[in-house]
Parts: sequence; structure tokens; C-alpha cells
Amino acid sequence: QNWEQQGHFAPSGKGDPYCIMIPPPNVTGSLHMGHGFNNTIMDTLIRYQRMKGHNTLWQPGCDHAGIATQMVVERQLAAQGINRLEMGREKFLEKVWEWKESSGGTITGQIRRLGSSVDWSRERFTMDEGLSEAVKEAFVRLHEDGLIYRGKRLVNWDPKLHTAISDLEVENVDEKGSLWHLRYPLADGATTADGKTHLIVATTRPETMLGDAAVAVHPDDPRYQALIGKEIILPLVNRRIPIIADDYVDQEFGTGCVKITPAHDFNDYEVGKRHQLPLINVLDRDAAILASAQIFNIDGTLNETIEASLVADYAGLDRFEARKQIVADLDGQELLEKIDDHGLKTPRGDRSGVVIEPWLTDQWYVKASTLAKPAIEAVEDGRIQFVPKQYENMYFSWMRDIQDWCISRQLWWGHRIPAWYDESGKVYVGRDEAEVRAKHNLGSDIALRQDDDVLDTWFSSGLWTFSTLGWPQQTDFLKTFHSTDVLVTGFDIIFFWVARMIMMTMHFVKNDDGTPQIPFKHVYVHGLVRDSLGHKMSKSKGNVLDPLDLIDGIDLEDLVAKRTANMMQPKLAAKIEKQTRKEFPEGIASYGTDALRFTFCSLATTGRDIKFDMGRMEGYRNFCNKIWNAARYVLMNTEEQDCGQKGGEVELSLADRWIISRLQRTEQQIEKAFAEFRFDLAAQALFEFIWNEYCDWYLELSKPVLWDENASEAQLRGTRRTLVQVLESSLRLAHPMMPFITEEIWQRVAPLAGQDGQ
RNA sequence: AGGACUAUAGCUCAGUUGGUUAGAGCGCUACCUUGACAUGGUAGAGGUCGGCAGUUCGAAUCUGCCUAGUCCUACCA
Repeated sequence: QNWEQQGHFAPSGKGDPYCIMIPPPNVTGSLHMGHGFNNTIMDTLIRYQRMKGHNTLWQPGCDHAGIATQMVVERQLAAQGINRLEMGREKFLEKVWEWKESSGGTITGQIRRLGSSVDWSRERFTMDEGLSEAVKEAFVRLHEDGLIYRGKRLVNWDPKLHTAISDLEVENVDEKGSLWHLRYPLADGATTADGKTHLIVATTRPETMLGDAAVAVHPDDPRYQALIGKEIILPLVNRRIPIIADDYVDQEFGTGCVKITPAHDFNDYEVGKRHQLPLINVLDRDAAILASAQIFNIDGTLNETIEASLVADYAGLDRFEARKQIVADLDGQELLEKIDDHGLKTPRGDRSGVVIEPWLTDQWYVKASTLAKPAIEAVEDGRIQFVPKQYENMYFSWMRDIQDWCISRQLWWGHRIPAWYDESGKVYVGRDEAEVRAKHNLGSDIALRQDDDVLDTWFSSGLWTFSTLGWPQQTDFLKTFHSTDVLVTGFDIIFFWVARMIMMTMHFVKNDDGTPQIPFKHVYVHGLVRDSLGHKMSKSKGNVLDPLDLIDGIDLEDLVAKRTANMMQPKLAAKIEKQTRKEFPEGIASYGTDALRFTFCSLATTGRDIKFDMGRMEGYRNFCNKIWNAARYVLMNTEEQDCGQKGGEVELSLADRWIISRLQRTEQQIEKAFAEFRFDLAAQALFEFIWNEYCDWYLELSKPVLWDENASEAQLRGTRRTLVQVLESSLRLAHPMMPFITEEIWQRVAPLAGQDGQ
């Protein structure tokens, strides 16, 4: 029976509490090197604290990962020719739950293989009943506090996934594009200073010109000052739009004239508001006909309002098709001045990869700046400390300029927003429909419809440290283990998750005296695990390592098959196969969990990315072997022997006293290393002590004593006792990093050393 | 545009508050199969610590500038 079965991983109930919450992986995901690293660090910390006699809780769980999971299930259905919309919400959700049930155990099983000593009895899932209640409660309370509102604003719209996403989910990618210079004819016979009858605007998105509401110039620009207040005839749609002055315009860039399209660009939106421009496009003057404020449909095709306009057949065209058509049409009317090459940052959805459109819709927002204030202070005054410290700057710069957080998603998989609408569209927020009716005195004759949208996944993960302990109930676990001690996570989710956890927790969880509780005292930030060349591991690069393959080993054919499975492009598969055969001609040997974990620890240096080096791991596998053999030697010479544990005179030699003093120094080094989260230094100190001192010197020095026929009983007892005691202490030091080998040997060594083995 | 980080042996990385001959693992060379361990042992080669200048009795370490690379944030049409 191992320690997990004996229940050693649950809180002991004795000693000072020490708690870590696992960053919940995607429930349908599978283990990668990042998890392996992350879990090793946490487990090492937890085991270390547990051995020091603390009342430890390491709580596992998974995230429902809204978009990611929904995409996977949609893809599966698509393979069977089924569309989610045809299926309907309820049936689709049944499918997602089915998928969750069938694949949801994968990653937790894999985490177990890493030796993670989590308390499985307290496993949580963000869509569990308890956590869902917490989410609902949090939403309603934030709304009551005036920190959640619903509003029509420009959002980042994903035309592929058909949902809004937050700023953080948009990646700005450097891409080559063009700058189109378009001629906009001046109205009423006006001319420019140099006698032209048009202005030239430069744009990277010519198709949005259909929605232009103005042309802006800089107020001080001498070239255009005389034209401010005059009007332009917008080409193709022949609508009159004003020339306005705004110092947002950079005189140096392009022609110094900017087309303003408030419904399709965040800057233009602000300009539009400043100048009270209609937030709209083609049919602005006939608002009655105007159903939508934009020229795009939900999927990025041009909408019907275009067709109703003066011009032809853009409606239904994809936005990029429309671009070609519009440029061609402008060219046909001699309105295209020139096209320049232009590098630009294209906003793309981090999940879908498609170009994100600013789109005007009703969404729910969290007023982040209010929540950010105490969250900033907590880091400023050191209640929360980042390790390494430089990440605090990153945190501050984002938090001090934080934008409201769009939390509604037009998805089905997630926590449905607890808001209801009556027939007039008036919105009521409450824990359930009954509460809403009671609170607002709505009779049963009034029909209510719940909001279709769900919450951003990060909304529920933001509550993770306390929702998993039973909040809003004041449970014993919440009182004992919150605030948690350390959060172990990657820098890539500091904004997504860490910052939001701090904000949410400090708003909802209070001490008895009313002061806010922080979610954790330390944030240990680690880097990405990369391959030995420093490249990011990814399926398409074919350089992915599976931690389990490093533990168990894998032969070459299986590895090739694994790396090239389900490739989109067959060409890529051939390349990956070649590369894999070259890198691992013999496949991957089995290194064992301890070697893998020890390698992670030794590479866990201050906050930089980790290049995973197989050579390093090979060396540490040899170290495991060294420990094993040293233990064999010690047991051979001490088991069934008098090690002084039953009394009797014990004489310590110089060597005995020397190794004991070295051990004590090592213990101090490791204690210091752990206090500073320097797992690499802890690993190094342990390695050097066990190999270079205990094995190379002390074991050798013990041989002549043990084999000396003239040695006294007291001398033999002294050497045997030192052998077992130093070994036992070394195993104790090694155990957090190498749990398996130490657990196995320990059971035999501990009694000899007069310890109980735990 | 602003900010952060990195640069040390062929490779992957340590080097604490500036202090003798700069360390580890892997790789490399030579030798060693005696009873913990060839996943081992002994001996060894290999570094002008990215560059330049400065502070100092003394710099891998502190300061400034430069170069190369990685990353984060930002509204350049």
C-alpha cells in the first residue's frame, strides 16, 4: 500500500496550514511538458511542507474551457455532418457533457503518473454544481455592487466562432498588407490648397469605407485647414460626410487625411463619439430602415443594408472578397490613387486564427478599474509577492491601465448568464427566475427569457481559490486554507488569470475584520518549456515531447506515429518523420518519473524559459541509479545489524563526524533554496552532497572500518549508524523532488535509523 | 513607440551581498571490469564570462553606451 492509498495526501489536520490550488487544466486536454513542469514544482513544494509537519492541502481540478471545448465537440460533430445549430442548445450540451465524461479523466490520470500528491477526494470542476453556484453568486453580487453592466459597445468579434472575445484573446500579428490611397471627392465644388477636387485618404481596410462617417484631418495641418467643416461625397455610396478636425490624426502618416469609420474601428469609435458622428454607415439618414449599425454580418460577410443602399451587390460577399470588389470599383471610377506595401499588426483570434472585427453589440462588462485598485495595492505593499519580482512590473502596467472586461460569450458551453429579459427587453439580474420575479414583482403573466450568452471561462477560474473551498458558504476549509500560500503558473496567464483572481478574491473574500483576503501570498512564475533548440513545442513543428514518454520510454515507430498523427498537411508529416528519426534514432529510453522530476527541478531557474535537455535528464537518471546503489550498499551492511538504535556505546570516527556536518550544511542550503523558490539550487546541493561527498568519500571511507576485523563494536555501531542516518536524512531531502525511489528505500532504511518512515 | 528578460566550456545551465587557480551535467581524450553502482571509477583537455568605456586595490558580478536574440504591452489610419 502506497502513501496515497494510506491517505497521506489529504490534509493531516495538524500543524500550520499550507495550501496550493492547481491551475485547472482544460478538462478535455492532455498532459504536456508545461503541465509536467508546473506539477513537479507544486508537488515538490507540497511534499516539502508536508514533511515539515504542515497541514497541507493541494487541491486538483479542471476547467471547462468554454471556447476550446466547444470547438472540439463541434469539430467532432462536423465530422459526422452535424451542425450544432441544427442540433439545438440542449442536445449539444448533452454531447459536450458526454465528451467531458469520456475524456475528462485523461489528464487527471496523467497528472497522477507524475507522482502528484494531490488530494483527489477534493477534486473540483468549474462546471460542478457548487462552483456554478459560486459563479452565479459572484455575478449577481457584482451586479448589485454596480460593477457589472450591460452595454452596446464595440467589441472584438470573432467572425468564425461568432462570439465576442476579450482584448486578451486577441493576438496582434505582424503581417504584410497594403495601404490603399483613395480619392474622396470634395462636395460643393471645394478644392484643396493645390487645386485638387478630392482628398486622398490612406487606409488598410478599404472595404470599411462603406461605413465611413467622416474624414478627419489634424486641426493644425495647413494643407487642410480651409476644408474643415466642408463635406465630402463618399464614393460608391454617394453619401455626404463632413471633414472634421481631430488631433488624433498624425500629419506625418499617409496623406494626413483619415477616413473615420466609427462602427468598425476602435479609434474611429472614439473620434466618432467626440464629434457626435453617427455610429453608423450607409443608411444613417434613414434610421428607420437601419436595423444594424454595421456593414458586416455575424460571419464577416457584408450585410443586407448595403444592398438597400445605392450600390450594387456587395451584400453577402465575404469581407475580403468585398475588399477586392470595392477596390476594383473605385479603380474603375478613377478613385484609386495608389497602393503601397504596408506592414501592419493584424488582430487575430487566439483560438480561431481569423481576423477579428470590431463589432457593435450588446455585451456584459465588468468594471475592472474599481476592482483593480485594491489588487494593485496588495502587490505594492507586498501582501502578494511575485517570484521573480520583475513580473510585478508587468502586472502593474497592465492593471493601472486596465480596460473593462467583456465577460459575455455567444457560446453554449459555459455558465449561462443569470439575467432575464421581459418582452420589452428590460433586463433583470438574479440568482434564478423565481428570485427575479419576486424581487421585481413580476406576475406570471409576464414572460421572461434568460440571456442566451455564457460567461467567459476566466470568470469562473477567477474564483478558483475560494469557490473550490465552498464559498459562498463559510466552510471550515475556506477558513483554514484561504488565503492559499502559493500559485504556481506560467507568465502567459498573468493577465488572464492571476490578475483576475486577485481582483475577484479581494472583492468577495473578507477577513473577520472586513479587510479583503488575498488569493495567495506568492505567485511563482515559471517560463515555457521549449525543446533543446529553444523552439516552442507544437504539434505542427513536430517537436512535442510527452512527459509520459520520457517516463516510460517509447520506441521510434510509435513516436513517429504519434507525432505525425492527424496532421493537416501530409508534407509536414514527412518532414516531421525525418526530423524525429534523426533526433531519436533509438526512440526514447525510459527514464522514470524521478529523473524527469529532478530534471525539471534542476532546470527551474529564475523565471526564464526552459530548454529541455535530454542530456541533463540522462545525467539525473544516473543519479537515481546512484542513490539506489548507495542504498543497496548501506542496507547490505546494516540490515540485521546493530546500528546503535538499541543503545550501546557508539563511537564516531572523524569521517562520521565530517559527513554529518556536511549533511547539516546541505540541509541548510536546501532549506534556503526552498524559501527562495530556487529548486535548481536545491537539486544541485542535493546532487553534490549525495554523489560527491556521501558516495565518493563517505561510503568509501566506511569500507575499511566495516571490513576491519579489529574494529570495536562501538566503532562499527558508529559507522553503521552514520550510514543509515545520513542516508535517511538524504532521502528526506530528496523526497520532495524524487518521491518514488525515496519512498521505496525509505521503508527499509527508516527503522534502521530509528525513524518511523513518514 | 514603451517596457522586461537573456548573452558564461562544443551543448543545456549554476555562479548568493564585487575578493585567490570561474563551476555542474552531457559530450570529448586516456586509462581502469576486484564484492553499492560501467546508468560506474580515476586523470585530463576545453572558457580573453557578447563588445566598448568607466567606478574600484580588485569586475562574470556595479554604472553607461553598443550589438544580438526572446518576450510583453500599445490606437498609427
